[in-house]
Amino acid sequence: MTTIYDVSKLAGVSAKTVSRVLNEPDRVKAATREQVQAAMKALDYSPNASARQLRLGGFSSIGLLLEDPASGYQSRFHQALLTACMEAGKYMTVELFEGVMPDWKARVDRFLTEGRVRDLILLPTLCDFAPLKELLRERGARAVLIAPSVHDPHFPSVVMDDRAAARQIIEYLFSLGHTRIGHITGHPDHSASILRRSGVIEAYDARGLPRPKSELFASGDFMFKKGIEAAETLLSLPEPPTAIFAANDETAAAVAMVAHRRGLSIPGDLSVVGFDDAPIASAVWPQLTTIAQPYLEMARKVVHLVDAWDQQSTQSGFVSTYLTPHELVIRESSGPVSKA
Amino acid sequence: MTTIYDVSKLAGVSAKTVSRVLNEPDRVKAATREQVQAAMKALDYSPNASARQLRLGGFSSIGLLLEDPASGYQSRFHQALLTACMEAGKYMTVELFEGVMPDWKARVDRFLTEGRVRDLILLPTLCDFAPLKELLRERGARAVLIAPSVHDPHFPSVVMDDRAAARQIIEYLFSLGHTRIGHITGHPDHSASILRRSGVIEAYDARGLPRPKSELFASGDFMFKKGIEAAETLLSLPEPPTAIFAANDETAAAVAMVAHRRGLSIPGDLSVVGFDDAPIASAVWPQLTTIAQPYLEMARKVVHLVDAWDQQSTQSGFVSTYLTPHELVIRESSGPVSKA
DNA sequence: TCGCTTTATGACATCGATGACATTTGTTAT
DNA sequence: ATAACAAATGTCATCGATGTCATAAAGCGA
Repeated sequence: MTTIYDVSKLAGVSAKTVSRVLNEPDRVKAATREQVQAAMKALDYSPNASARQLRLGGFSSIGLLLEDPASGYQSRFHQALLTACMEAGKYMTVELFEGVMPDWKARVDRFLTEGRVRDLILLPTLCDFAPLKELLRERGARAVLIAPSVHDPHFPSVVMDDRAAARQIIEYLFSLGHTRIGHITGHPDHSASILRRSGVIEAYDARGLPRPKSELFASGDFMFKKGIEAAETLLSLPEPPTAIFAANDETAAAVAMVAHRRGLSIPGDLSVVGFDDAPIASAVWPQLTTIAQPYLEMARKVVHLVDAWDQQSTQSGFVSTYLTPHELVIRESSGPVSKA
Repeated sequence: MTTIYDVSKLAGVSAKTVSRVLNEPDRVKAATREQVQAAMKALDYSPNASARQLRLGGFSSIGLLLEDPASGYQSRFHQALLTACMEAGKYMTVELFEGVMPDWKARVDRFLTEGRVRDLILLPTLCDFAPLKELLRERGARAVLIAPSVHDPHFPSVVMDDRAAARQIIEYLFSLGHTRIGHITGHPDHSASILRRSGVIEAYDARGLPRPKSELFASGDFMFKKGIEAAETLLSLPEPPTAIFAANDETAAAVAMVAHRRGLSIPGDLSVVGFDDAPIASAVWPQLTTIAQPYLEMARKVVHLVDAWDQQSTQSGFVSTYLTPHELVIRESSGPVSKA
């Protein structure tokens, strides 16, 4: 790596002069400047960002650990966070954190050091991975959690009310006359799966209806493929449901695909609703009724929390959870139960 | 900002000891370690990444400028690059570059300095934005281009053969008996749009068929919404096509949706093929026949080029273009022309 | 040409953390 | 109890760039 000294030597000037050429070119005589520039070109010099920053005062990008960037949920947040960072004039460095790697500790360490990251953002399910959070505390790193399943007193978090949203969806289906409603759960490791499921039951309880039989709950994992199996299971029941609430949009899209294959019309024969308002929700046919999470709002809040942490660093021991609102988006995939 | 010295003072030890607690905790007596950790907690200390890196030797993350992270194409590359970076032990910092901002120069400058980035990756259409490339050269920044429309002698690039792939798709449709094939073009600013379109024509020429009438070319922009309009246009023709080749998968998904709405079966009444093998291609019904780009291969090559640049920095003036292979993926959305 | 102001350049300290080496403290074996 | 060695901690220099202040060179009026 060539340094400012190499350049200064070749150009026959002092390092400071090279620095001036870089930062305040007008303060250097034209002839000298050209010599220095020539030297820089010849050595393919580019300044060391760390040194510069050390001198000028620290900046640091926000780190994002992603488990599965292909998942609609994570990529949606990823985008929202990028936007929020841009608005706030911050930068984000992304690292893949693939679950059960034996060397995950070393990788996180390396990320904090070499990735020049101090503040981390954790999405589900990482935000519930206790050993990771412990490591971060040891390292003096900070983190903001998005949708953790339980509040952690050490880290601020931003959440939405999954249970209430799921309940709202079911109540909406009730209002369309559905009473036999299937639910495809999410990945068992996500607290959201449990919350959404319990929201379903809560809706039944609140209406004074008997809880749905267990056959109406099929297990999924938030992914398209598993969604297909789950949909097949539900639709093969002797008495299939008239509506299916999938734990996320990708799963709902799978349900729609299976329904089409079986010649069922949506929403005529089957109503399908998803959760997340992922891009896929408006790209499939018919477009999915779903719960829209305020991704951008949440992302902004997260970035803001990181900032706040920087400022009032003295006032420690004060972390909180922010609840953000959701919205039921009614599209084409849901309708009144057929009279047949 | 609290430094290691503040901590050392409060804990009553030397800075070096604090450093040890951080980096080799085992070499510090338990009692001391706890005192230091308490001090760190009390001061909400976190180490300065710049200083650490300066001392340890320079690392720098690779910068990625994204115009539209919501686009399937960009997000697909984004993911592939993340994976490739992980494999190579590098980090990636992402910045949104929203087209025509008046202050884009300042933002790029800031990205290079504060974002601690030296090497940049440019995707279409940024990789063809001449003023940006010029700025990068001035700043001594390096860049690798993905799928630029023309080779730039200053930057290495990685490309695929869009024209040949498009031709291959059309020849495949020919082989199924289609002769009346509609094409929805991509965004006019992307060279890929032009190449894919000319691949279509090339296929006709190669077969000695008359070139398709202009009514069979509808203009799109790679996005779902515009794809709907274009599909409506094509399918409303007095003599509609029996197959539609959309310039990307999102557009193809839109075609599928419109076809469903009109009661056309796929591939019975209409074959639909896309391009990119985006996630949506296998999430819609029926799953789309498409061209798979070797995203990961390309990403690996890009990261490797960045590395190579670091090593043989002396040997400048040597940049090249790498052509990567593509593959036709046949799924459910294409079939023989109906005998009607 | 001399003294004085500007302009151009250089020497040195500094940012915060860590490596190399020095020193102190603790432990074990005799 | 003491040499001998290991463990724990400290001192100082260093990474690369830039701010501060000092110095050298250039410009300029009389």
